[in-house]
Amino acid sequence: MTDPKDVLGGVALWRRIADAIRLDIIGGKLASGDRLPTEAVLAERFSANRHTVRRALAVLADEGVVGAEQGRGTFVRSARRLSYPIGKRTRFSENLAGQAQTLTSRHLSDRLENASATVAQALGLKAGAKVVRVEGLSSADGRPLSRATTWLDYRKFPDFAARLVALHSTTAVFASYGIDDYVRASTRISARHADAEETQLLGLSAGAILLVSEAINAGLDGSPISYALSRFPAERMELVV
Amino acid sequence: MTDPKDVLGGVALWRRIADAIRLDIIGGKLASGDRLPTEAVLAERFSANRHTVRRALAVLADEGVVGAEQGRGTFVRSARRLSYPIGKRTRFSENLAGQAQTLTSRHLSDRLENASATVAQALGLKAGAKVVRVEGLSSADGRPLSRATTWLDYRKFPDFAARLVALHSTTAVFASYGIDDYVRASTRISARHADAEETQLLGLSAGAILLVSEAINAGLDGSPISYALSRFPAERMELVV
DNA sequence: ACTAGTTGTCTAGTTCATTAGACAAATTGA
DNA sequence: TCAATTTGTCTAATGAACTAGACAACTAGT
Repeated sequence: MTDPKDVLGGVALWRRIADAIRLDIIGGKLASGDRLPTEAVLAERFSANRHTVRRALAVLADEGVVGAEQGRGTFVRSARRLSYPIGKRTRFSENLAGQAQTLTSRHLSDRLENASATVAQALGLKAGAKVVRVEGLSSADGRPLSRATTWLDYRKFPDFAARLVALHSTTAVFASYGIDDYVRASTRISARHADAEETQLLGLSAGAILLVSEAINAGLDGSPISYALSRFPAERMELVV
Repeated sequence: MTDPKDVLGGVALWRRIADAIRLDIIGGKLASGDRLPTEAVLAERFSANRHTVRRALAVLADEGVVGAEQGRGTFVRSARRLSYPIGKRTRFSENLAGQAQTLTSRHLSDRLENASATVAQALGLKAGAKVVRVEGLSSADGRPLSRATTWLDYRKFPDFAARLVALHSTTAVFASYGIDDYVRASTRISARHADAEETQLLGLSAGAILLVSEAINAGLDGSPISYALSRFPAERMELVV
């Protein structure tokens, strides 16, 4: 039938069930080590077939969130979503210190381009002005946590990318340009589904949800320094204001 | 086959295409009145069949975002996502003033309950303490924008719900308790898929994405006043810090 | 009037998602 | 050891999602 009016659906039931259970775990309703309700009970709760529930559980098991043990039940393995504080002074590594053992930032690529209207406005430039664009990927304990694209004014930071590769820290690179301090001027937050590239780089399942943050960092005088578009997997991160 | 390893998928292609196009429109890549690429071009861009693209466009047409005209093409009808500023002083109605013509808040229900661990911690109470729970729905220009659940200490605000029904404004109710000013103490932001009830109340299609904000309002002395869990449709709202 | 380009509709076939039922395999406690 | 409970595996059937191709209907420009 597939009516034009059938606007419902589009997200498979097994995925919605997996999302709901993951949410219960992350939200604290189920603690690490707890036994989940049996497959039969879950099937009834979600008005689904046991096989559909099993598929959802298989996905969660694959993510390491739960583990099934034949004859015993299915148990919560890990949990916890990392928190990323957003404030005046937002520094990736400092923010997550203490929440994870190892933090790594990988430089993916960089290039010169002409600023789009959006980028130009964010950086206070004219549309078409030369800007440096840097693509990066950050991980905690081996799990990708953020896919970020950063734009900077080429006139102010001509070799930003090269210095970033050498220094491995945004803060350090800014310091090398004589900028010892900077603040988060504005942050816009939205959410959407991940696209193919993001899915792959962040190691997500297709259809995963991303928190998208568009941030402008500015010097202490208020002049824009960088415009960053960061994408966080909603299942691993939350933003704290 | 449906391997256990096949963790991919779960979100229908037509929905991902619809989300992507909507994002282009909201993000400004396509302005109101612009003609979309032809169905054939879109099909190639998304590596999908033309029929699948047509289904995505049908959904967007149903939402009023685009409109197809036989022989001419498909055109952008409306656009724009509302911005919800999050700051020290966060007042729903003030924040959205100027972005919409009419703002309405609907009281859905209220009840007394014993605080869960989460709520108790947020409000600085002991788990199990009596709290007032209020369910509400806010709309702008007739479109639902936020589904909120608010918890308050019963000892401090025993008849909060009744006053809210009478006064129609959270700020006014707090004022009636002698609280003339309060600030946003913390906000945690995450994202997930909408559940059945949220889908229905917010007038969304199943599988839509919500921005979830958990906010604690506090008096000027820092003592918690209310704990609110608000859910915004990501396709209609963005949060600005 | 004609042509090229675009959306609208129809048929058909394949793969994925979901339901249904049955039984095996492992665990736990009586 | 036995019975109850739970997860693991298999087969089968139905409907939704997606692909494929063909052609009709409409628009705009020549």
